[in-house]
Amino acid sequence: MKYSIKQVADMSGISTRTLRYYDQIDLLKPAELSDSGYRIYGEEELSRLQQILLYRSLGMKLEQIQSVLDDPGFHTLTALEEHHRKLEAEKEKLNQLLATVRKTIQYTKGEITMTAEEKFEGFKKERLEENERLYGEEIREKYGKDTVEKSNKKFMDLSEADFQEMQRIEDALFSKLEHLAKTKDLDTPEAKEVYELHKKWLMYSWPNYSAEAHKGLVQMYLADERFAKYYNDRAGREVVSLLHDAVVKYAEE
Amino acid sequence: MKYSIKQVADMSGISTRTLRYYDQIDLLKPAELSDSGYRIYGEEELSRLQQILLYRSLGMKLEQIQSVLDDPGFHTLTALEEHHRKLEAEKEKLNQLLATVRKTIQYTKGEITMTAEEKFEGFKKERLEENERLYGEEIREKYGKDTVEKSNKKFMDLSEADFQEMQRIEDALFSKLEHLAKTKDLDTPEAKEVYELHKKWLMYSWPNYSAEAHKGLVQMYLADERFAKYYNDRAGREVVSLLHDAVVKYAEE
DNA sequence: TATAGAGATTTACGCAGCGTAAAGGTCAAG
DNA sequence: CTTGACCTTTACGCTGCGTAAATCTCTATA
Repeated sequence: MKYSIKQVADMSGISTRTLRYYDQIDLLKPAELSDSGYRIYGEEELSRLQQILLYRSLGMKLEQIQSVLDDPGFHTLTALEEHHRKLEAEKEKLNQLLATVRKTIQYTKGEITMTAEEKFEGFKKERLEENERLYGEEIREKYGKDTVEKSNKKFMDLSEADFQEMQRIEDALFSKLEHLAKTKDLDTPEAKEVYELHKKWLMYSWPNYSAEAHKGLVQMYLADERFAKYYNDRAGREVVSLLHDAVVKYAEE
Repeated sequence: MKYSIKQVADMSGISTRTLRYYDQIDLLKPAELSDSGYRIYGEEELSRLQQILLYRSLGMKLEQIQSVLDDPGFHTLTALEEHHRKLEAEKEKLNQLLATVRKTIQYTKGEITMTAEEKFEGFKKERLEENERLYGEEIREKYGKDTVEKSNKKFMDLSEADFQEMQRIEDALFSKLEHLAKTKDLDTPEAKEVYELHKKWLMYSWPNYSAEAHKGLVQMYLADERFAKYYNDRAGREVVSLLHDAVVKYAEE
């Protein structure tokens, strides 16, 4: 049976452009050309296309597919196994990339908290402005190398499980804050849990936790609208003052 | 301090071409142009480039990096977290792809054994030629639908752990065959292990194992040089007759 | 001052696997 | 004959550069 290029495209779900491209690169030649130059495909071409699409769906490059199809037999297995190894390597690379992204996320968040911490370790107030302008990188290198390295060390030791746990703590924290926003009652177990969750979260980033630093941090959250925006946007309502008040109340007990 | 494009390229490890491209797309503009049109970079540009390279190393697209850098603040976190989600989705897709490739590998190997099995379930000898020509797909659909479906079912139920186990069995089998090739003594525990390993391997693919079919399979290995080639190439020496003899000897005991 | 080598510029084409579209020819039904 | 669907080739675009040609600029040295 003979098929036009449109019929093949409709049957296979790929475009006529793709079929012309495959003809161009000799991956799938039509059975014949009509007198007017139209491409005519047969059953054998359909069968070959089926195999092409299978391997393509596995992520094989067209050039590789061509090699496989033009040298049938056990080379198919070899090619598939080689392809499998490539995918395993790609997976490993992706895992490493994911770990790096997670660490960068935490690093950035840790940077926010570290900015506050550095403030309490002697940064001059006038430096805060420059810190804000440059978003911290150059400043940290100049003024907080020891702290940065300690924090980096702890940060870099974070495992994937730690990361997930931090995410969960953060989710729980925002959930509690939302609930607390309804009563605004600090004399509840819930308010204390807000403090405890925030403390628990911080301890993943800070080399040394202290109640003093904790209170200073939430104070800074209040004073700097950039931080306030982040937390309030995340919660969908005003929660920073609640967080501040809960920490101030419970951090000394 | 002022730097030429070469100096920046040397310091950063990227090409001058890349720097010109970044200039072209407004990702990293030079601080100024000299009278002769040379690009001159400053410290601020170096700092920005550092950030670009960080995010690039995370796999972010340049357009996204530009958005992040041109809108600092908490959008950085949002972008990183969004990027993290993308990578997680990509990982999931890759895992599925890997599973599919593994299944295809096993399917192809199972096809080889199924060709032999189908022969024993009534295929006409003259059909073998056509099977070989088309590599089996159309033939199986016509003549072995029940068997195919049963085999497919069992095949598709293979887990990743099963796949790894099959790989290990196959490795062990070839290792034994290589040792056996030195003595060619079938009256050894090693020869029996060859039989047992091959049987164990087959049972992952065959819905119903039988000694009769096993013997027929290795007979076919001998008769068809395509199979012989696969096994002998894999082992790096002639092992098919050994495999055949070991199976024939032990499959009835 | 002239020369040579290093480095600068812009322009252009290529890569993988197509999508989109223009310009013009072909086929089949009404 | 007309019209609409389909065919062809040619061309440009996408992402992020690598490679290279043609030509200008800078600096050190003889």
